[in-house]
Amino acid sequence: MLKLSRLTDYAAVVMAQIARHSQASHAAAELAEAVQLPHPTVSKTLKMLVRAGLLVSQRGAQGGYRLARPASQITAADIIAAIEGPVAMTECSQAEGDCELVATCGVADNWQRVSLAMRTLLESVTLAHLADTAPIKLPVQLPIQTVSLSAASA
Amino acid sequence: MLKLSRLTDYAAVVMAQIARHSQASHAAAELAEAVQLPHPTVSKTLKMLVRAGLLVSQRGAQGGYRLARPASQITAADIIAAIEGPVAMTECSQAEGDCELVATCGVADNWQRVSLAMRTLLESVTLAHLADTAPIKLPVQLPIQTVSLSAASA
DNA sequence: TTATACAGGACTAAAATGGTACTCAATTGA
DNA sequence: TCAATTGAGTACCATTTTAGTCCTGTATAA
Repeated sequence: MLKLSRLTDYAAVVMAQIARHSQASHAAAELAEAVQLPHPTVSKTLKMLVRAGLLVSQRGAQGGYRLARPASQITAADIIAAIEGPVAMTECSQAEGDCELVATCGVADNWQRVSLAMRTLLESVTLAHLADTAPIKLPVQLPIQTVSLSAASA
Repeated sequence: MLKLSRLTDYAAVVMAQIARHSQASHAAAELAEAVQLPHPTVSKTLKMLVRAGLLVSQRGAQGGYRLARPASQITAADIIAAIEGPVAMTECSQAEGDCELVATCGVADNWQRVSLAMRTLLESVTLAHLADTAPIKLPVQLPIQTVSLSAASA
């Protein structure tokens, strides 16, 4: 499925909610109510986002969470990385990847290129895009190029 | 992480191995040996690939597995779908997605567009690309566009 | 000083994943 | 027709990951 974890999904929704009212501080309880998700879970998600530097928190009465920087400077890749760790399709696409099968694998190089393209894609989508109701236009026709162009006709 | 499952990874490696010698039939044991993975697991993976129509199998002596169609007509998305099901980043990106939070979610539309772009990317990468040692060139600079450019300043 | 609200960690339940084993079915060829 | 080979199907178990909850501590504002 190549699916996001549910918590990552929550994180995106909550971040978007905050982004739409970025002036105010938002308490965890208020956000949980707004997005209709269990309070403790939202709270946990928020804490992870703070640790990743995407949100800043303020304790005490009238406290809550705010964006650490403008929504246009927070990317989908940031949000995913905050919850799941760095975006990487395979073990060997990671910085500290240690796949002992690289020798017999034979596909590592090109998988890593695909992985990089996915990461780039996710880095090009910002929280401002996600929070906006206006549809974003992503290139549906990606011009993939190979050294042997014959394969592209598939 | 947005990671592929280990079995999907195996599937790609095994498919590439077969693609490199697409004339012959390959027994499960032979493939397991070639890619240095446990036989039963490779066998399981192969069966999934047959069920998905990417491989054809031949029982009996001298039997084994062969590609169901040319490597240039099998995509990375096909392989992933064979093991993990259709590529979709979120619940609501699926055909039969039934997320009851769509109303309060607010990011569904644009997540789906991102999901589509990822799928398109994976559909543009073929097994021929993966099996080849020649590096594929994927667009690292994706021109993302929004309808309301003001959102970029948020 | 008190109510509010985040921080951190421990804990548990549930689900997905990965791996194994066993039995059945089909094909080949002696 | 029988035996060897090889895939098919299914059931099962162990491990890991994920999701969710709870509790205690700490900072802040009024």
